[in-house]
Amino acid sequence: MKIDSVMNHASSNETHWDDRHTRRRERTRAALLDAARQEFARVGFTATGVADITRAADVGVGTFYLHFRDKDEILSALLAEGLARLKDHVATAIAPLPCHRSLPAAVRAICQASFAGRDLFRIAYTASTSIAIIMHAQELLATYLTEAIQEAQRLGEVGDDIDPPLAARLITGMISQGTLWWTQHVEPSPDVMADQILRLLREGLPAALFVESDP
Amino acid sequence: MKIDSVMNHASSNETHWDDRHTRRRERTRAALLDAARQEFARVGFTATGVADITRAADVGVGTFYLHFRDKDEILSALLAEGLARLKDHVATAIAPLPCHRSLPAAVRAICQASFAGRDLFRIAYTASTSIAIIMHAQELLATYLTEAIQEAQRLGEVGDDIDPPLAARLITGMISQGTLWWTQHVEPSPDVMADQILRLLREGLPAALFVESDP
Amino acid sequence: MKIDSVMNHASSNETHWDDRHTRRRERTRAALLDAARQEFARVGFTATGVADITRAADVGVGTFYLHFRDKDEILSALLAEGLARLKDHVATAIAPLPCHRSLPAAVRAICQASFAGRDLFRIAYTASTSIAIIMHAQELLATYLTEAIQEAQRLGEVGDDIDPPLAARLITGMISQGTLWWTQHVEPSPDVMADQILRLLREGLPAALFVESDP
Amino acid sequence: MKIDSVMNHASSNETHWDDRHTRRRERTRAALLDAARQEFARVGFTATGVADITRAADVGVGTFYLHFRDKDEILSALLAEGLARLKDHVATAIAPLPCHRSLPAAVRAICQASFAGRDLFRIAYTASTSIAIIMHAQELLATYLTEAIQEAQRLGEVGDDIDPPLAARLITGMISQGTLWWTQHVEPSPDVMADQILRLLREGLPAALFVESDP
DNA sequence: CATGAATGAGTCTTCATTCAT
DNA sequence: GATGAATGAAGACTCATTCAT
Repeated sequence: MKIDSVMNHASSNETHWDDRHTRRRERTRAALLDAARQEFARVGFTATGVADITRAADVGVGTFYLHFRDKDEILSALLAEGLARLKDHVATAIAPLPCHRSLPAAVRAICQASFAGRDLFRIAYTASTSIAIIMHAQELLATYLTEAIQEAQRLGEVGDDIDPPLAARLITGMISQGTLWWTQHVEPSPDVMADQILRLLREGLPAALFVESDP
Repeated sequence: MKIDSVMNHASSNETHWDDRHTRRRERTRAALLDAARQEFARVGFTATGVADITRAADVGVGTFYLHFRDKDEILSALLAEGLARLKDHVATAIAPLPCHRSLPAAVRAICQASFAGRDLFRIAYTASTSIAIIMHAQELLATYLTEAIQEAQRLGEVGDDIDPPLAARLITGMISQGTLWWTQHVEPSPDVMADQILRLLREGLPAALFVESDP
Repeated sequence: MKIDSVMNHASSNETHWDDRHTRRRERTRAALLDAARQEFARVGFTATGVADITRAADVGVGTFYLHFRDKDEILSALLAEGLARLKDHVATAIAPLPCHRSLPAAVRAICQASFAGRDLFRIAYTASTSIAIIMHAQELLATYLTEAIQEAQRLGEVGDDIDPPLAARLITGMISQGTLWWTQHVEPSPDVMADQILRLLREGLPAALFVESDP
Repeated sequence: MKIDSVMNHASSNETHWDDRHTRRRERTRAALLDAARQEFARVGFTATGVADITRAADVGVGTFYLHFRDKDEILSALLAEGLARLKDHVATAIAPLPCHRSLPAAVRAICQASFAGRDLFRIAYTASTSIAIIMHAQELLATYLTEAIQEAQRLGEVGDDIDPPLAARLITGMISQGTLWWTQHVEPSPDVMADQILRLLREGLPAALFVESDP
C-alpha cells in the first residue's frame, strides 16, 4: 500500500505535468485558430499576415510555426474543423429519422450550420486554395441527398422518373447559393431560407412562366 | 487639286498612321487581357505576377502600365468585359420575346454564356477582390428574373401566391451553382444544365420526400 | 546607299541600345560580385546578409535576385570565376614550355595566383558549401602534375620508381597548405613559398632525421 | 564501530547519490557531445540546430543550456577535446624516443590520429568560426617539428643548411593536406599516407623534373 | 536538474511599380 | 510609346535562447 501510494503519487505527478503541458498547447492552438478565423474573415486570407494572427492571438510569431507548418495549414485546419462541425450538426439532426424522411430536417440543419459557419464560407471563397474544399463539401452533401432520394424510391414513395443525382445536385446548388449569399448578407435567416427551398422543391413554379411563345 | 492631293495624301497618311497606331495599341491591350485571362485561370490571380502576364503577351513589363493602372485594373477589365459579354448574350436571346415569355430562353442563354466564360468565374472565385462582382452579377440576374415574373403576374398568368424576388433568387442560386461547378468540371453541358433547372422549377419534387414523420 | 544608311542607322541604334543595357547589367553584376567578395572575406559567408552585399554594391536588395538565384549562387559564381582565373594564370605561365619542363614554372604560377586570390580561399574555407570546390581545385592540380611527371617518365628523365599520382598529391598538399596559411598571414611571399617547395621537393631532408632508433 | 558503520553508511549513501548524479550529468554531457559531433559532421555546423542535437541525444532542449553556454561552446568543447586526444596520441607515441629520433613515429601518429578524428576536421573546415583552431593545431605541430629538427642540428646530425621552421611548415602542410583529403575520402589509409610523406621528405623527387629549359 | 513551449530578432525572398534610355 | 533593369517595402519563415513548471 505504501508502494502503491508512492507510485500513484509519481504517476499522478507526471499526469498532471503532461496535462498542463498539453492543455497549454491546446489553448494556444485554439487561440491561433480563433484569431485566424477572425482575421481571415475580416480582411481575407491573402491580406492576413502571420504576424496579424499571432498579434490577435497574443503570442509570438514563432509560436505560430510550432502549431502549423505554414499559413496554408492553418487555413486547412480551420476549414476541416468547420466541415466536421457542419457534418456533426446535420448528422445529429437526422439521426433519429429514417433516411427517406430526413430531407426537410437535413435542409434545415444544413442551412442553420452554414449560416452559423458563414465566416468559414467567406474565408473559403476568398482563399484561392480552398475552392476545392467547397467542391468537396458539395460532393458530400450531394452524396447524402442522393441516398435519401434513392431510399424513397426503393420504398416506392418516389417515382422512377426522378433522377436522384440530378435532384441532389439541384438542392445542393440552392444551398450553396445560400452560403455565398450569407458571406455578404445576414438576411434571410437560415430557417426562412430553408422554408423557401423546401417550398420551391415541393411545388415548383407556375407552368405559365415556362411557355415559350404566345399561341 | 495638287493641294487637295497633297492634303489628302497627308491626311490619309496620318489616318493610316493613326489607324496603325491605334490598332497596334489595341492589339497589345488585347494580348495583355488574353494573357491575363489564361494565367489567372491557370494559377490564380494572386499567384500570377505582372511579369508572367507580359511574358505571355510578349511585351515589356513597363508596357503593362501603359494600358492598366495596376494589377487590379486588368482584373476588373477582364471581369467587366466578361459580364458585358454575358449580358449581351442574354439580351440578344430574349430581345424578340415579351418579358413574360422569356424565362426559358433566358435560363438557357445564361447557362450557355456562363459555361463559355467559365474561365472568368474561376478567376472571380479565386481573386479575393472579386467575390463582389459575382454578387453583382447575381444581383443583375435576380433583378431581371424578378421583373419577368412580376410581368407575368401583371398579366394574370402567375398567381399572387408567388413571391417574385424569392423565386428569382432561387433560380439565381441554381445557376450560380452551375458557374461554381463548371470551374472544376466540364459536365454537364450548359443545355443539359438549363433543361434540368427548368424542369425542376416547373415540376418540383414528389411530395413524399417532404413528409417529415411516418403516419 | 540611302537604304543602307537607314538600315545601318537603325541597326546601330538598336546595337547601341542593347549595348547600354547589357553593359549596365554587367556593371551591376560586377559590383555585386565585388561587394560579395569583400563582405564574405571580411566576416564570412554565413555572417554576410544579402542586404550587406547590396548595400556595399550600392544597389537595391531586389537587384541581387535579378542576377543571382540566391546567396549560394553568388558564392559559386565567385569561386568559379576565381578558379577560372587561377587556371588561366597557370596556363599562360606554362604555355611556352614542354610539359616535362613546366614543373617549376607551374609551382611558381600557382603560388602567385593562390596568393593573389587568397580572399577566395578564405571564403571557400569558411563556407560549408564550398569545401567541395577546394577538393575540385586540388583534383585539377593533381591531374596536371600527374601528367607532367608521367611525361618526364616517358622521356626517360624520371625513373619508374616514382609514382606520379602520389608525387602529384604531395605537391598539391604543400600548395594547399599555402592557400590555407595565406588566409591568415601574408608571409611568406608566394615566390619564397614556391622556392621552398621546389627546394624540398628536389632535395628532401637529411637522412638523419629519419633514423628511428639509436644504434 | 556502530558509529563508524552508521557514518560510513551515511557517507557511502551520499557518495552513491553524488556518484550517480555526477555520472548521470556526465552521461548527458557525453551524449550531447556525441550527438553534436555526428550532426555537425553530417550536415555542417550552421545547418545543425540545437534542437537537432538534443533530439539525437534524447534530452530536452533546455538541458543543452545546462551543459553549454551556447552552440559555439559545444563546438569549442568538441574541437578542444579532439585536439587534446590528438596531442595525447602523439605524445604517447614519441614519449620513449629522444626528440631527434621521433620524426617518423610522430608523423605516423599524427596521421593515425588525424584519420581517426577526421569527423572533427570536417567539422572544423565547415564551421566558419573554427578555421582558427586548425591554424592553431598547425602551429602546435610546426612548433614540435621545429624543435625536433633543431635538436638534431644541435647533435650535429642535421646540417645548418636546413631551416627548421621552414622544414616544419612543409611537413605540416603535407599532413594538413591529409586532414582535408580525409574529410571526403577514406583512402589512402593513414599508414600509407605517413609512408608517402616520409619517403618524399627523405628522398625528394628526381632532379630532371626541376630543369626549367632544354639544353 | 530536466523539460519543451514560447519568444522575436533576424534573414531570405518576392513582386508591384517606377523610370532612365 | 516601348523597354526591362532597378527598387525596397512587405511578408514568410527560422532558430538560438529563455523560463515557468
